[in-house]
Amino acid sequence: MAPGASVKDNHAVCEAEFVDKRRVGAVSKHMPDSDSIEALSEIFKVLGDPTRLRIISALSVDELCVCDIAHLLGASISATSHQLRILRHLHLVKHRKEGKMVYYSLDDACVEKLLAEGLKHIAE
Amino acid sequence: MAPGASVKDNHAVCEAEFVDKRRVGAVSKHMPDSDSIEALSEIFKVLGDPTRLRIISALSVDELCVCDIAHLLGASISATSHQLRILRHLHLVKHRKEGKMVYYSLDDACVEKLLAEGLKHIAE
DNA sequence: CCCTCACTTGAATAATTGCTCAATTATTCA
DNA sequence: TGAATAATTGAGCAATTATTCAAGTGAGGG
Repeated sequence: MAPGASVKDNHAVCEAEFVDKRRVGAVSKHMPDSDSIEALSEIFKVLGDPTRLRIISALSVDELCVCDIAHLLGASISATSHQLRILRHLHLVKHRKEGKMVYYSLDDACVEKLLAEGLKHIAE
Repeated sequence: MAPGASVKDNHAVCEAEFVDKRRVGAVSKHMPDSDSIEALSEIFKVLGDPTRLRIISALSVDELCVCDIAHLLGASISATSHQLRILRHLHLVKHRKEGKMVYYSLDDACVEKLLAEGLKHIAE
């Protein structure tokens, strides 16, 4: 067996050697660290659901109570609340209580930029 | 959704009336249409996976063969190829064949902007 | 020609996710 | 206080998804 290549892998993993070590090294240096990737993917994942995206784009216009959000989505109050909890947990939305009602609004201007950037992509 | 809001829901849906009709109407007008939301959420969903995000951020530095990408991720060739197919399908990456090897690169500059915008959000 | 290598693809599996339903909290009003 | 309303929460379920495994394709090399 090749000197550098242990390859005890059941699956051939491309001879266990980088095809272009220098290039891979350079790429590796320029990549965000693992934590950033993880955090970033979490945000994208949260935005990667039509229901949540609708909530975000609605709240980017004005604050709304849970009830109105649910109507706007055509979803149940419960489903809406569940999604709002997820958005709240990631600090994308904040809530304000007024009597029996809870008003939600965006907590982060960055999200609007992401939406705008994404819509530009769609427009192509 | 119908402006009249039929709401024959079994679950009490906030008295079947908008709490603030005028506000909801205004919000509704400013929201992207359903197709845009769907398309946009699909892009975010694809970016919402650490493996794919790593691939994208690697390819934003330089083109790479499947083998090197897999190494960079610490993933199997197969898993990598599967994810590349998804990215290819959404036209986020393109591929170029050279002998036995296949080189992948970004197909869409917009994605880099999305990544950059997202990283700004993380930085907070 | 056969064999190997780089990669693709399909099926199976385990984990995740978004929804509904039911119960619960919190607030208002009679 | 007790009934009603707005919203939250947890359990359970169906659908989706990321990975692995195994088989298959296609380009070179001996």
